[in-house]
Amino acid sequence: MRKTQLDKRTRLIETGMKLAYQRGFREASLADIAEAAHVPVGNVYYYFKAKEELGEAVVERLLAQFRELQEEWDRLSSPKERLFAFVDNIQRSKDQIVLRGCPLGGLCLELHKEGGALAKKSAVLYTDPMVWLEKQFRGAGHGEDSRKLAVHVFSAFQGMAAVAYGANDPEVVVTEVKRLKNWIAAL
Amino acid sequence: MRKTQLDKRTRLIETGMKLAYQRGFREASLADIAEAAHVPVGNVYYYFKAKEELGEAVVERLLAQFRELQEEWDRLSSPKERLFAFVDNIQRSKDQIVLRGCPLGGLCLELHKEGGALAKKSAVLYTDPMVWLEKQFRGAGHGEDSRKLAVHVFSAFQGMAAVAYGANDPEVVVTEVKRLKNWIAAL
DNA sequence: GTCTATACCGAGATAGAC
DNA sequence: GTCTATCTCGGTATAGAC
Repeated sequence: MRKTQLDKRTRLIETGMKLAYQRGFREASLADIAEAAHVPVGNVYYYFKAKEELGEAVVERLLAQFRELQEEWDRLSSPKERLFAFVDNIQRSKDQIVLRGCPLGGLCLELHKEGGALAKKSAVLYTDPMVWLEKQFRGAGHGEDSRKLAVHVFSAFQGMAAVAYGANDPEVVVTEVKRLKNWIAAL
Repeated sequence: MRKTQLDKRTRLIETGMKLAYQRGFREASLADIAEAAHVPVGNVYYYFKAKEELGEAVVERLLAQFRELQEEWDRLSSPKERLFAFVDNIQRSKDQIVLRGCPLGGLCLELHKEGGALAKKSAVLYTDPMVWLEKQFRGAGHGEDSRKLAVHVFSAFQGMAAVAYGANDPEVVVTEVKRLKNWIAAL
C-alpha cells in the first residue's frame, strides 16, 4: 500500500517536473501530467491538495536532484576542481539548454513571476547553488570575496543559458563556458 | 476616425506591454488589459484578431522602444562610450529589474517557452540588441571577435537580471555591472 | 466603428461510488 | 486508496445590436 502510494506520488512529481520543464508549469495541465504519469486525473488530489502543492514538490525534487550533483562534486579533491565540475556540467547540458532553457532558471523565474507562495519557495533554486559555489571559493581561500565570485559564476551560467535558449544558439554556451573556465583558472 | 482608432490600439499595446511585464503575458488576461486600457473587452477584437496578435504588437513596441535608446546612444562619439551607456542603463534600471525582471528577457523567454509563432518573433528581443553591441565592438576595432564580445555582454546582462530578480537582490546588479565595466575598459 | 451579451472551452477542483 | 463523473470558474473569442 505504502509502496504503490509512493510510486504514484513520485511518478506525478517526476512527470510534473518533466512537463514543467518542457512546456512551463502553468502551461502543463494537471490532466496532461496525470495522463503522462498513468494516474487518473481526479486521483491527483489524493496526493496533492492543489496544483500549487505539486509545484512545491517539483521544486523540492529539482533541488534534491541538484544536491545529488553537488555531493558528487564534493568528492573531488580541490575546490577549484569542484568549480570546474560545475562549469563542465553546464557544457554537457548545452543541447538540453538550447532546446528548453535552464531547468533551474526556467522554473524559478516562471514561479517567481506567478507570485504567491511558490514564488518565495522557488528562490532556493537560485540561492542553494550559489551557497554551494560560495563555499568552494571560500575553500579556495577567497575569503570575503567568495560571495561575489559565486554570484558571478551563477549569473554567467544563467545568462548564457537564457541567451542560448532565447537566441537558439548552442555556440553561446561553448564560448561562454570557455571564458568562464579561463576566468576561474586565472583567479 | 483614424485618430481614435490609433489611440485605442496604442493604448491596448502599451497596457498589454505593461501588464505582460508585471504579471507575464499569459497571466495577463484580455479582460484585464482591456479594462486597464479603458477599452471594452469585446472591442479588442476589432483591433487584433487574437491575443497572439496583440502579443506580436507588444514585442514590436518593446523592440521599437529599445531602438530609441540605441539611437540615443548612437549619438555618443565613441563605440566604447556607447557600450558604457548600454551598461549604465542596466544599472539605472536595477530596481525595476529586481521587482519584475528584465523587460526584454522576461517576455522573450516566456513567449519562447509558449511555443507557436510568437516564439520565433520574440527572438529579436535578444538578437537585435546583440547585433547593436556587435557593431560597437566592430567599431572599436575588435574585428571578428566582435560577435563573441557582444554575446558576452548581453549574456552577462541577462544573467545578472535573472539572478537579481530570482534571488531578490539588487546588489547583484551593482556588483556585476562594476565587473562588466572593468572588463570593457580593459579590452 | 463601437460595445454588450454570450457562446464555448479547458482548466482546477470536488463528490461520492467502489 | 482508487477512480469516474461532474461542478465551477475564468479565459478567449464571436454574434449581432447600435
